[in-house]
Amino acid sequence: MGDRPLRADARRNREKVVRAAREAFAASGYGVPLDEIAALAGVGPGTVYRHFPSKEALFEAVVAARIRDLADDARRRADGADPGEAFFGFLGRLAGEAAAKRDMPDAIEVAGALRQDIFEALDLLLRHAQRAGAVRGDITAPDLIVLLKGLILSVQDTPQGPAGEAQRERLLAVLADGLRSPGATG
Amino acid sequence: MGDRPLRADARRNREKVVRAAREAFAASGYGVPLDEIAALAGVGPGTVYRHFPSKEALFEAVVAARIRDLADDARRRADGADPGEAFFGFLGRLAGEAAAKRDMPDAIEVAGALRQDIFEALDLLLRHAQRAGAVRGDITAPDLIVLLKGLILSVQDTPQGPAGEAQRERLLAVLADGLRSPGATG
DNA sequence: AACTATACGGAACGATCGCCCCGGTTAGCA
DNA sequence: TGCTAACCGGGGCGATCGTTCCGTATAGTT
Repeated sequence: MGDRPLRADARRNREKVVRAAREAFAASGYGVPLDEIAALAGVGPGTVYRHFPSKEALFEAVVAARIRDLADDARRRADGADPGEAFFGFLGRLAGEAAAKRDMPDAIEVAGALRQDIFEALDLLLRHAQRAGAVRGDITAPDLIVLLKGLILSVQDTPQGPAGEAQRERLLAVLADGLRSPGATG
Repeated sequence: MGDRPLRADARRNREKVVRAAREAFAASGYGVPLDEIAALAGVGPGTVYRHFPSKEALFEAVVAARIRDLADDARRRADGADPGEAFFGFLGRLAGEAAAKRDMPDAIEVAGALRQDIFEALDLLLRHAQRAGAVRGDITAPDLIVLLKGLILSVQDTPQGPAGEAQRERLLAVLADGLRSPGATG
């Protein structure tokens, strides 16, 4: 495609929009009005639409990097020496991230290539941990995804705002113990 | 207050509205347009507002009974002989109900006296099970509520619609095992 | 049957939000 | 410095949705 290089001000504005979107989505989830993002970026709504065809496209652009990071991390851990620790370590990271970023639940729903990517990475991580006997054998990757989504939502939708660190620790412990193979040591 | 008895047609319509709301909320969650509920009931939107001051009030009216039932069930089980079975049996019922009713997540958020009611019932159920050594001692009633909400959301927000019975069984097993005291028999 | 309080339906209002259009501005270049 | 293509801002459109208003219909009574 003929992507001519952007004019300097256009490039600057695009960057400002992405940065504002990252902040706004993380703070309030996908639901933030686009006008608010534009205002935070210090541009008009029209400018946002010059750079992204829709609000959803902007969200995907912002979230794609995070998802890719997550998947990469999962793959990296999966290659490590201790599959069990790799698995539960990843769970911990996910819980921590979810507590800080309010857009994680929506991020999981983002369709496209990312979906396949994260699925395969989780599948790998899970299988390794199961083969090593660290995780119960009866659950599947879709099960895991659903459980993680539940964990993410739990961690941030507490009646008094996001869960404190101590509570998050306990919730994570419950899920982790439930996923462990019966008889395996923690 | 001077609640004069309703006119016959008014009473009929109120009933139709409540029935339609029950169906619509269960099928699509709190998000269903009120006009849709009215259409399903075969009345105009104005009629709905004659009987309920707001959409939220209608939702509360519909959901209150279900919450009360749940709390009653929890209390009844808590008095039984086997606190462990009482606890885990309740979990199973909740999972089953959540799979069928799409408005469960919103229902949990309903404020007012019901909130206190269900909280106390769950607290009772949990404490008994903990005292009997069936459930790990480190979690609290707020933890449990958050976990249940996660379970409810997990059970119904699977990418391919509500979870199948087999998957629901597995998810429930993971949560239940995570909640069990270390070393307690299933 | 006539009368009136009560209730009904649905058009319309106001707010919200995603998205587009266009008159004005500016960057980049000669 | 002047020209033009690229870009910007923000007002505005159209859709959705909760809610209200009011002219009409009807239940209940005398």
